[in-house]
Amino acid sequence: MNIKEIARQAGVSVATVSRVLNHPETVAPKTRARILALMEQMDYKPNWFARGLNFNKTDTIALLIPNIMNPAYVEIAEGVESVANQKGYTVLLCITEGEDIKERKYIQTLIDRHIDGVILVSSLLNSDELDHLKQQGVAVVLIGENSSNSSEPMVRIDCCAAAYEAVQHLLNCGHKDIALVYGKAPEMENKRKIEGYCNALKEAGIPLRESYLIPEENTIEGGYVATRKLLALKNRPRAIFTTSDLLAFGVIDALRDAELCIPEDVAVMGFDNIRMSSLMVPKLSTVAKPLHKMGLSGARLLLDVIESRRNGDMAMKDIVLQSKLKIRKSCGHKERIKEIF
Amino acid sequence: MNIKEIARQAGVSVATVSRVLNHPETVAPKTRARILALMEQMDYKPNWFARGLNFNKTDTIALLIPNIMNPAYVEIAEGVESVANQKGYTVLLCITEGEDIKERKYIQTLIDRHIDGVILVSSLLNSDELDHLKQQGVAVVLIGENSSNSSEPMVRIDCCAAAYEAVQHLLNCGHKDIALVYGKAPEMENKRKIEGYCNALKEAGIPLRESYLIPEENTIEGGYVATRKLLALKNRPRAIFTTSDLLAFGVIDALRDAELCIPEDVAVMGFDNIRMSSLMVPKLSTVAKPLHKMGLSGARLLLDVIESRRNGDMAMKDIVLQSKLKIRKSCGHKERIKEIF
DNA sequence: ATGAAAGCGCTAACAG
DNA sequence: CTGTTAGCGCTTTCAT
Repeated sequence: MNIKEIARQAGVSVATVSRVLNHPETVAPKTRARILALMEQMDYKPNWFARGLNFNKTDTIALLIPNIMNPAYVEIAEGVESVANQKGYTVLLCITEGEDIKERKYIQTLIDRHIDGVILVSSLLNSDELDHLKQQGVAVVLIGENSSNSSEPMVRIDCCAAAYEAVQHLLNCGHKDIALVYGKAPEMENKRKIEGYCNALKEAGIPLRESYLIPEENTIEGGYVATRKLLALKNRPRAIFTTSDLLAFGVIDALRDAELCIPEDVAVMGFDNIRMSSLMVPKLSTVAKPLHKMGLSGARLLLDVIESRRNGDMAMKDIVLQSKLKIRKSCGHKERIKEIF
Repeated sequence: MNIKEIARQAGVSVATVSRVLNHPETVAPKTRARILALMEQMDYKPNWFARGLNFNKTDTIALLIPNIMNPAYVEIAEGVESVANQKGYTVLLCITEGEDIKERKYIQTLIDRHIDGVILVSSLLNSDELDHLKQQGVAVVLIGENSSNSSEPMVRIDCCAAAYEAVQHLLNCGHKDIALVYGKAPEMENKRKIEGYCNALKEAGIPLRESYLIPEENTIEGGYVATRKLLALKNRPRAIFTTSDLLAFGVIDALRDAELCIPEDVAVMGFDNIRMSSLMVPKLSTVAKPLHKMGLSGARLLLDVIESRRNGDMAMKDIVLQSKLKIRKSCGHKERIKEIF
């Protein structure tokens, strides 16, 4: 069923049919109604590819995230989905596995398909690649701190400051031997968190110990493995800060397997505040990242860019959302007052 | 950069350029090499829409899942992604929220875009709608038991038998007052699990109690709320079986909040065996569903169908995978021997 | 082995 | 208000 057939049956030209599709107001109400009815009846849908050939809009955006097994990314995705759907956009979810090769491959596919825009979470692309994307007519928004120093619209939190605050809390609890278990993927956010950790220690006059810095895969298993390494040390740490809740879960699991008490023997602090973190025993202290909100903002920002592109002007924004330290049981706090949850 | 431009620069006709793209063997090695080089150099990519207009293949499949916050679905998605990517297919991930309206809307979008095939997880579509899909040239595979009695290729487990076995284990542990907290979405799998629960009780000669059957949203929060209701009962249950681990997490949380011991006061049994279930305290007994494998099989099946379509013959398969009872701490077992984990 | 030309389904001048 | 027609970029007979 194509436009020609509709035109024939309606006794008009294809142009008229095309018009009721794209500029309904320019066609006589009577004919319009007739054609509309016919379309309905014939269950006619304009051919996607033919449209694409003429227009340059697909009403589709893509969301690239490193990993779908990490609820933190999924929460962002939820936010993006909800505003995109509401605005009539279809969203393509692409899993990069945190590999730049895969990310680039997806980008190419997306360019080929004339996607309207793309939201990159923890992207590994550099400024040149981002520019290339834009030159191809694809709007870009970054979520999470990015390695490129490009000036794309972006929504993020200050990971360095957040990590600093978290470690400082650990210090305030009286801990000195604080290890860091961090995601080994080359995401910028990891680096910023490490930075925050180092800053806090330095300020407290505590020397950095190489053996306390454990890079691992950003998974539960990674946290488990990292902890085994830490426990094998002569000077076991008395507190462990991780760059994600997932890692923290693994840490807790390993600690329990070693029959250590949390937080008495070892305190644990996570990062993200995913839903499960408050179901852990003990409840996990963590840095609350406004994940859902980051998704919402990112999507809105992207749609703004896509729109403004048409009007010729581009808005450049850098939205920095607030994180918040969530003090729960796992870190051994002195001031119970702070316990919100 | 289009085919015409390449043709011009190579000093050949567009037909020849098109040939090196689609039937390389039919063009002289020398010219072919020259054109190929030129394409490379010009970074030429054939226009997706123009191709789509001529071909009827997009090398794209879609995966429809109810919810992305439930790791059970995500694990399936991982399986699908891995085989699809490996075979050179792009996969569109669509979140239906367990709403038939959204599911239909996605289906329409997918048909419009001439997707090659679609994998439906816990679909709410009926046979007619599935037929419609196929008539539009979209291959279909179902994952999870489906409400339609259509004969689509399908991969699933026997939820009824699995639930039966789980409840029977609870009975064997000496429990009589066993409540059921189930997902209220109209998925067929939920119904089958309820069936299994009822069968087990009936066989044990235990009458069904209306008040022990709690439908709730399939989330942690749902499990929590359901448990509050159960605890408000005069005859509190001594065991709770849930249709998902997520629900079970909520149950456990509520039980702990009520300062009840698991499994001494109340035993808990989940369904799915998602990664987090073994991190709960106490570790969650559950029905291990081969989620990842279901994804793999589903994707392979779909690609088979897509291929065989071209050869004109269609293979119809119904793959039933094995589930396995995972006895851990939360259900209060007698025979510790069975504890695998 | 290669080219000319028709056509995929739709849109948008341009002309009435 | 509506019809005619020339593309959009690519594939594919049909010739040569």
